[in-house]
Amino acid sequence: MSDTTGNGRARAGRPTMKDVAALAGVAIKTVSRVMNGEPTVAPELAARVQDAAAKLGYRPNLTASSLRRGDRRTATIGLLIEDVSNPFFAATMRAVEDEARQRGVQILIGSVDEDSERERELAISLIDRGVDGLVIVPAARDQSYLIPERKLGTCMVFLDREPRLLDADAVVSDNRGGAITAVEHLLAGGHRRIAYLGDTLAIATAAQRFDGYGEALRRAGIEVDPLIVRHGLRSIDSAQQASHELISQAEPPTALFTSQNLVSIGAVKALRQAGRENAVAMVGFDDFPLADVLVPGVTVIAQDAPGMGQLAAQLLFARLDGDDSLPSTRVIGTWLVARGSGEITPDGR
Amino acid sequence: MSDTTGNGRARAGRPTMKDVAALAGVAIKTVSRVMNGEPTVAPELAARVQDAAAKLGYRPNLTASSLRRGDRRTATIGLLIEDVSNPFFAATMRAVEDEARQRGVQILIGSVDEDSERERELAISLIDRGVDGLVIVPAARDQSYLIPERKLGTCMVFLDREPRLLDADAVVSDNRGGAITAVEHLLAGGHRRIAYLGDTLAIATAAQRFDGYGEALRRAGIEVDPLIVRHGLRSIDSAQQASHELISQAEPPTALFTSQNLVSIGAVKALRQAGRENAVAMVGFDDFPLADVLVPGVTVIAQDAPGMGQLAAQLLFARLDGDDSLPSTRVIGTWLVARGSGEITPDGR
DNA sequence: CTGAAAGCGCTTACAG
DNA sequence: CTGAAAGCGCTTACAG
Repeated sequence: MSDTTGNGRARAGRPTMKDVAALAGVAIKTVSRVMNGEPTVAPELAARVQDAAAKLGYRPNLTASSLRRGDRRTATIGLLIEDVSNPFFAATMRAVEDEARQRGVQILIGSVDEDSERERELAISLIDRGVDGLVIVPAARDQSYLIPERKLGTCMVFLDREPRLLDADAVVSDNRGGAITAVEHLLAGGHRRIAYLGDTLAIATAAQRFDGYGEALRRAGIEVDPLIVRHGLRSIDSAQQASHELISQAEPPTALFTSQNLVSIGAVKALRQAGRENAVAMVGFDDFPLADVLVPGVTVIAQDAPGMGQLAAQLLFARLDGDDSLPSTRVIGTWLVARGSGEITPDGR
Repeated sequence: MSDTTGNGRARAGRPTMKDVAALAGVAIKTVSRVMNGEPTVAPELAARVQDAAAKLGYRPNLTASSLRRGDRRTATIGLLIEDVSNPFFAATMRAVEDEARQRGVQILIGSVDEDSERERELAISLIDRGVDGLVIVPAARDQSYLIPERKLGTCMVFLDREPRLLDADAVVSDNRGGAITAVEHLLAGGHRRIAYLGDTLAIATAAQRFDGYGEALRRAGIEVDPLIVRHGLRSIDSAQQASHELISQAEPPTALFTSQNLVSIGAVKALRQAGRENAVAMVGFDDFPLADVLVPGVTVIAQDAPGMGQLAAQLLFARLDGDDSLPSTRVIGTWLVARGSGEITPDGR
């Protein structure tokens, strides 16, 4: 089976089309036809080729065929997300995978960890490996570095956040609208002093959620008080610490709006530790596992993570199938899930 | 830039070595040398090549180089896990990714969903895409289908469960030992009637944990009572239902041992719903997020998910680097994390 | 319907 | 130190 290399040394490699062709007594082009299911092969020959392939355990080399093929497709896409162990991204990832599987497409993944440099490295690395397209949760300040790649034909769809300085499809949540809903829910419960705890404003989703927070307060005629606003919270621990400080201050808030699931969990821990979980109201952006089992249940703005992942994948495959309409951003609705924590009134009943 | 194909049609493709060579006025072999960092190129020539490459935005085609190269490496590995949205597997996945990144290796992933057929399809599909090796959480009854692939040189390491009918490296938890620890902890608290709730016994880890359960009871001189043993629990809902039934029966258990995180969560929900969370003890196998925030905190047997993923990846890369020692199974220790639920006594105090 | 030749982008194995 | 030729495994673009 292709048993010699140029220097005559024996090579114990996989069987190739050449080996199958030799065993079946046909040209390799005929083997190629059979493997690709072309119907113009005489049944008798096709059977002989199938037998030979089965006998040798032959498997087509996708790398080689993609290299020679006109479309250069590898049936592989790349998926760059913030962190695979965040439940929101795990759910979107799973949805992308399911959509890809239906098309026989495999997924290369990478965790970007909110690191611009890593986003670039991973994106380029996946493109170098020949992915047909990319689904990206962007972290870098802008995505202009992908302009040449886009021109060269790599399809890409952005997930959770829109790209900057690059015109491409995106699927995002209604972050501003969801935040307004959250804060108006607390306002309707009688709260006037509502704290904001969120991730760094450099992340577009955090900025939009903070914007919604401010907008809801403005509509209610309340000014944003910087004393009860905390940005830059990136972990459960930092959120717990910040929540602890907020509820310990002179004029503490009667309610918290947390803009992300890790921040919500940190806030829950801080309230619990202070014994204030039934006294201070709280609404979190993004649902998380067990939010319904905690006491009180955590009221959240839920996002359609699987739906977003599925749509992003569908848009990508549409582009790969030749869709050349103008790029657009799809905004996916969010909804309030009331479970108790968001329905605590200002007097702590 | 390679602007004509055989038939003379213009092709708007990526620049190739040929284009760089033409622009720099050298042979493509010289471009190849520069791109691969071979030191034997005259500095002046190397600089000219670098300039030309930068000007054209040239990126080496990894697919093509891997095809021609002797080792055939693609700097890609495959990772097949049960489900990316399970926190245990998400954590192992992240550890494998981190280990791979250090080596410039990318990861192709697939969720097997405990489906034999899917395991086979995915494994073969990834091998066809030329992965250098595989990390697999096996679901199929046996892995003999991989014997030919192993002979042809694909390296593989099994994670969480040992392979069957295939001799290969594996990294697993001390499932039996952990289960014994869990049940002995409950026995030490005075429990004599301890229920078992677990996944299907077809999954090796579930079988081993059930075995440990039986062993701990045997040592204490207690017989396993089939009335308080439930297998085949695969979801939060089914575990909740089973837990509900167990604690509602004539002679209910005073403690539960749940063999997996989804089962533990279902049990927590059932106990909560019945208002029995402070009356019935519970120890779960495998830690999960927020287990410490629930009331009572959920006592668990913790596994070193990141450590297991890291070790599996390290073993795989060692094999890829030529390690040809005999395959072995590494058993990783587990430990008890007492948080309250496991310390409830039989009289419900 | 079948096959011999050329080539995808790169590296190997030479020769100079 | 540099390059022309051959070839990785496959498909394209022909001719029969």
